[in-house]
Amino acid sequence: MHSSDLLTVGEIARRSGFADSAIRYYDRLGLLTATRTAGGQRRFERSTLRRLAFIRAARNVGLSLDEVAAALASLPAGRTPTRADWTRLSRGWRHRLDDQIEALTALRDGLDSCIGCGCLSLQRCAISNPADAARAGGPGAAYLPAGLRRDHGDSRGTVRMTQDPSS
Amino acid sequence: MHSSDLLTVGEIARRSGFADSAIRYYDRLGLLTATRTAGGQRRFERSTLRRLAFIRAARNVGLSLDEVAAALASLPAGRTPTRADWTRLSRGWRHRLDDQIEALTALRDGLDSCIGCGCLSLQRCAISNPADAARAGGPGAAYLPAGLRRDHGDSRGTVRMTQDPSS
DNA sequence: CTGATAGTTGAAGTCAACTTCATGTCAAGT
DNA sequence: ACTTGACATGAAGTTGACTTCAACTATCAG
Repeated sequence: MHSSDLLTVGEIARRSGFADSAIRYYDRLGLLTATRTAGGQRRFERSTLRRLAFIRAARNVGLSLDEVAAALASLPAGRTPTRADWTRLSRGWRHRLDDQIEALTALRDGLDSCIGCGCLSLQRCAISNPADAARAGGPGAAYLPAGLRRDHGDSRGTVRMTQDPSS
Repeated sequence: MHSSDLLTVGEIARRSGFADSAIRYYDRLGLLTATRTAGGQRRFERSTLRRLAFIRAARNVGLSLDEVAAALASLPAGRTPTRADWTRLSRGWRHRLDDQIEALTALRDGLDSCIGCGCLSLQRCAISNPADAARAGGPGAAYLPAGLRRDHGDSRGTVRMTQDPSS
C-alpha cells in the first residue's frame, strides 16, 4: 500500500537484482527514465523492471551497455513497450549466441587435435592462433568472436609469420 | 645472421603477434624470462615463442594472466619444456571449453523458448535470470559460467524475487 | 664515428561497468 | 518535531590487461 505505484531506487534495485548504484548509473546513462519527487528523488514506473530484465538478458548474451542503449532507443516513444517490442529487440540474439557457440566449439575441436602434440605452433595451432594467421586452409583454424576473445588489441599489428619458431 | 640466436623484444613481438609493450609487461609479471645485454636490453631464447603461444592459447580459452602464471610456474625449472610439459598444462582446457559451450547452449535454448513471448520475466525467463533465481526446476534455467557472464558482482546481493513485476 | 632504429624505465592513461566515499537532503513513522 | 533509514550528488577508486608517454640509452650498418 504505497501512496502511488511508483517505485524508489531501493525497491527497483531489490526487485531487479541490480545494485542501487547500478540503477543510478543506468539512469545517468539514459537507459532508464525516472520522474523526480519535489525533493529530487527518483521515482520509477513498474515497466522499468521489464526494462532492467531486458538489460540483464542483453548483457548475458554479450551486448555492451552501448548496444543496449541503442536497442532501447529504438523502442517507440510515448507508450509502454509491448511484448512484441521486446521480442523484436531480442531477435538477433539467437544468431549471436550461435556464433559464440560455434567459435568455442571450433576452438575445442582444434584443441583436441593439438593437445596430443603439445606443439602450440604459432602458425598451425588452432588454439593459439591470432586472428589473421593460418587463414589458408588450416584444418581447424578456430577464432573466437570479438566478445569472447582475450586478444582485444589486434587492430594495429598485423601478424604475418613466415618462419617456424622452433624452440 | 645474428651474433647469437637470442631474440630482441621487437623480434619476439613481431613473430609472436604480441605488441612490444605486452612482451615487456609479461616479462615484468614474470611470465617470461629474459637475459640482459651489457647495456640492459632484453634478450629472449627461442623457446619464449612457444611460451607466448601457450599464453595466447590459454587466454583464448579464458584463463586470466594469474592463471597463466600459475600454470607456467609448474613447468620444470632448469630445462626447456618438452611437448609433454605443454600438453600437461593444457589438459584441463577441453573441460573448460565444454562448460562454456554447455552454458551458452543452455542460454540459447532458453532464448528459444523466451523469444516468442517477450516476457523477460525476472523469475521465469532463463535469459534474464541472474545467477541464483529459478533454481527449482525451471525448464531451461541457463547460467553463464563466471568467465562469460556479464554479471560479475553477484556476491553481495542475493536475489530473491517473490513478486511478478508486471508492467 | 655517426645516425637511424630500437631498446630502457616508471608513471600515468585507457576501457567498461560499476562501486565507494564524503557530504548533505528527503520521507515517513511515532 | 524528531529520528532513522533511504536517497542525492560529484569525484574518485576498482579490476585486468595492457598501452602510451617522456626522457633517455643501446646497437649496429655504413
